[in-house]
Formats: sequence, structure tokens, C-alpha cells
Amino acid sequence: MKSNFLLQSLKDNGHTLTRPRRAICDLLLECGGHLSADQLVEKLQIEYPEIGRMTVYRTLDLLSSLGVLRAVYQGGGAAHYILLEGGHHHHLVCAICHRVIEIDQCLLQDATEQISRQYRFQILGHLLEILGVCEQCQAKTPLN
Amino acid sequence: MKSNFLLQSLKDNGHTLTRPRRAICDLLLECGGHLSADQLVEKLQIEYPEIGRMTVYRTLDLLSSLGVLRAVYQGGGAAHYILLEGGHHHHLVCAICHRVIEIDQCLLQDATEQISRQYRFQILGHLLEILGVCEQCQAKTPLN
DNA sequence: TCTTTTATTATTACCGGGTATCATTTTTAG
DNA sequence: CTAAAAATGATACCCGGTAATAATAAAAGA
Ligand SMILES: [Mn+2]
Ligand SMILES: [Mn+2]
Ligand SMILES: [Zn+2]
Ligand SMILES: [Zn+2]
Repeated sequence: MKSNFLLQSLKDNGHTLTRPRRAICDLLLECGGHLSADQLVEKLQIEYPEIGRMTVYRTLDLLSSLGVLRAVYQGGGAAHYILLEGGHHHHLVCAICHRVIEIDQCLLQDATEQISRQYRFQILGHLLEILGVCEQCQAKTPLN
Repeated sequence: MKSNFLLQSLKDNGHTLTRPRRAICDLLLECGGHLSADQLVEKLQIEYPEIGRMTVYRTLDLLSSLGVLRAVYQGGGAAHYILLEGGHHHHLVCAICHRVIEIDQCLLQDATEQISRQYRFQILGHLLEILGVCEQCQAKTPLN
């Protein structure tokens, strides 16, 4: 069995690992994030029909307050929750088809260290969103 | 008189520079962003009582679609709109006092170029949010 | 200019994502 | 085992954002 850093964070901070919380954290990790709260509720209904909407929202808020999850506004509609493993997250968003491409590597070590010194800011994590045009959409709309 | 890149963007894309749009773009630039739609409405009421809420939302959406503005979710409550001059924006957010510290310089040139090649992604801009603890809050909560 | 068409606006009503409340259940502490 | 604390689920509610429409202003055409 593989460990779940979301559950681990709850445990480390003295929160109870209840059945609903386990189910929510497992599902989040399984899907790799980028789900809305109600999408999570819907998927949970299949195996855990007893889990209510309120509990899902509360758990997402709790995980967010621990810095391992974050709500991002995707413009219109519900917020999406992304995983902040190691405190950071990076992805590309296509301005045309709105596809999201996850980036696992972090290229910001040097930059964040410099900012930390310059602003005397204790850095816990970061979120980098790069906006542009994906490969497929470049092909469809020739670059003049 | 100083130029307003928000208004310029509207002009460049063939949109009319109406009185409401001028007022909204000027106010956004004057405040440096980080306002919610309804905060804008409230501030506008003073000098332009005729401008309605719907027009503000529409103008913000229009500017967002042009890539010069972006809504960010601050966790609970209304979205805040940030300026994307040059297509990018960077700031620090304190996890304790929720203060936002703007960063004018961009330290991501190399990183974004590498990602552009690696993912064959045409980059239009980016948003970097760094989460951590600000200088003042570090002083209040000694680091053990 | 005057007319026609298009773009923008203000008002209103409405939707839905998220929350406040609270009774019930589950977990922990003693 | 008992009392206190934490977590859950159902319901009703709020408010940020939108859809729809009629009025107004701006642009295009004759
Ligand atoms: Mn992502
Ligand atoms: Mn900012
Ligand atoms: Zn695309
Ligand atoms: Zn602070």
C-alpha cells in the first residue's frame, strides 16, 4: 500500500482519520486533483453513499488550511482543488481549449530562495500557473 | 498623462472606450489590482453613480479574456482581480495575516523558456503565488 | 446629414457554489 | 463506563456571479 500525503498531514496535525476523510483523501490522490467539490461528492456516492456534501467541503477546507491542498479559480463555475505535495504545484493552462497540463518538476528553487532572502519571507510553498497555447491548439490555429 | 495598458488592450482589440470602461480601467490601475468586483462597484459609486454592477462584471470578464487581468480565488468570499501587465504577475501571500506582497521583478525567464521548449507550449504569461510567513508574522511567532 | 445597424449598458430576476446552524453520531479523555 | 470533545449529515440560507431583456449609445452606410 502506498502512503497518502494528505492523510499523513491530517495525522501529523492531530486530526482524526475518519472513514469519510480517508475516502476523500484517497479519491483526491487517485484522481490527481483538479476536481471540484461537487465532482468529488458525486464520485464518492458510488462507494460511500452516506458521506454528505458538507463533510466534503469541510475536509477540503481543512486540508487547504494545512497547506497540502488549494482551491483554484478556473473562471466560471466551481473552484478546482489541486494537490500541493511538497508545498508546491505547477501546471500549464491552454487559453484556447482550457486543457491543463501538469508539470511535476520544479524549476523555481533558485528564484524562490532569492525572493526569500530579498523579502525576508519564510516560504512554505508556491503555485505556478503558466498560460498559453498547447501543442494541439497551435496546430489548429497557424501562427501567421 | 500616463497610459493605461488595460485601456490600451481594449483599444488594440477593437473595443469601444466608453465612459464606464475608462472609469473601471483607471480605478483598477490606480488601486494596483487586488480588488473584488463589488469593491470596484462601491468605489465607482462615488464618482460614477450611474455605472451598474453588471457592467463592472462584464468589463472585468472582457479584460480577463484579453489576458491583461485575472481573477484569483483567495479562499472564501469573492474573487480578487489582479493586473497582468506584460502577461505575468507575482506575489507573496502570508499564510498567517493574509497580507499580499507584490513582486515587480520576474525571475522566471529561464524556467518558462525551458518549459516552453520541453512541452512545446506557446507561453503567453504566468501567475506565481508564493505562500509563506511574512517578516512581521515571523517576529510574532518565533521559529522555535 | 439622416437612417440603419451594431455594440454597450442598466435593470431585474434568477442560479448555484458555498456556508451557517444544529441535532446526532462518533471519537477521545479521564 | 462516563463525560467531554470532535466530527458528521440534513436543512435552510446567503451572496457572488449570470442570463435575459429592453433601453441607450456608438458606429456604419446611404
Ligand atoms: Mn495542476
Ligand atoms: Mn498581486
Ligand atoms: Zn489547447
Ligand atoms: Zn503575515
